Amino acid sequence: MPPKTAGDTTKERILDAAFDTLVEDGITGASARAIAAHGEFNQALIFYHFGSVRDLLIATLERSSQIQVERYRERIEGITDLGDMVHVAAALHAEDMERGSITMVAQLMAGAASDPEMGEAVVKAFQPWIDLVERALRQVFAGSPIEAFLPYPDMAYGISSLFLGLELLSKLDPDHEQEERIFSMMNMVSGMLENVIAGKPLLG
Amino acid sequence: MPPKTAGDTTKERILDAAFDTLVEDGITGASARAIAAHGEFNQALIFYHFGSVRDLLIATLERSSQIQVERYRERIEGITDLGDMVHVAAALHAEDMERGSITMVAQLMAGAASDPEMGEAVVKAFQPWIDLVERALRQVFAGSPIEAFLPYPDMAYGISSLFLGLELLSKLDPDHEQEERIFSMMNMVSGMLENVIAGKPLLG
DNA sequence: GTCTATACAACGATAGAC
DNA sequence: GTCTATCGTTGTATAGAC
Repeated sequence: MPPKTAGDTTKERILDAAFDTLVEDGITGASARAIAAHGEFNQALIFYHFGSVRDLLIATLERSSQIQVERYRERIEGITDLGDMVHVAAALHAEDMERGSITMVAQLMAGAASDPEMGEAVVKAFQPWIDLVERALRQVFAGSPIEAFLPYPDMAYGISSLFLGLELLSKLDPDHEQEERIFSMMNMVSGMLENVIAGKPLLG
Repeated sequence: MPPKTAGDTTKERILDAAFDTLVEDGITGASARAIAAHGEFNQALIFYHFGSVRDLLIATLERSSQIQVERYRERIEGITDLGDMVHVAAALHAEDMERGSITMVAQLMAGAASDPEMGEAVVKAFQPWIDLVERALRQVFAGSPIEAFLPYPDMAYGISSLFLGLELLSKLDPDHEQEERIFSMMNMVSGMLENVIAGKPLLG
């Protein structure tokens, strides 16, 4: 399920096919031939429209990241309660497991190990995700007594890493059973945190 | 820097070369030819000793995981203070960024997207890492008032994911500057947590 | 802009000499 | 057990017809 906007033009068909291939078969399976077969178009079109496979993958990453970050940003808008935010984060993570936008990022990150130019592109495309998390954190802790003491950028970097690893790991878990438990745990932690911030005892 | 035990036999030389190649060039760069060039031996030896490239990579994963988990387990032995544990975790993460054992796991996880058999092997090899984290958590919270209420397996799964993502992401950060800030943040959090557990106010 | 055909490199893997 | 040589496949990429 690619980030469908209007897969009308050929360029968009190619981008969608590249996205699907990347999510389903990973970076090692994302060859020009495989992508073309996936989208049922001619292999040569990739090189005509994007110059090289790598440039196509980078374009796919940039498009998908932009669309998805904007999408997720809308979803967290106005949420100021920590528990609610965890709830939304869980929902977004579950959706993303289906859609695959983070999976794609993880795959390209792995692929960037042998390709510095790709590495640069991935770093650049991932920054908006980190910024999104930072925005969520600031919303949630606004007005809290510890608001001014929190290292938001570092927290955002850490939480982004968590989701990245979670998605990489969850893909291997055939019956995504661990994920739900992760979020029920995060729920518990957020509850405890809210207690503590409010000056109440840890449990209760 | 592979997990050197005694790289004497040919099989071990091949395993070391596969490890190095995987860490330096990632899954997309880990071809039979590249591995052979890296270890300065004949390409055909890989197939004689391991049958296929994939089976070599799986053998590399299994060996490295066993050695490194045991190594790290020794390092966390006897640590019961949360702050100390964070300190050790930071040191181990820094070491691992040099050595690459988690990087290798992340790379094979990415590669497993197009290879279910590889996926199975990776899941199996990663479990000891999760168990290691769980052990660390139980040590640290033993005797604490919240000891009985913590979902250790879920926490271990989450923290393992965090390190996985952190290593994937940090590899792209040319001047590993973010990592240190992550751990100073974790230090802060562990300090706050210790306060709270002890019934003291959050900051202080 | 899209197709067929093809060049050429790198890949996994094997045969057979040593 | 290790080497050279090689086969067949798949990869990226291009030329040229349409």
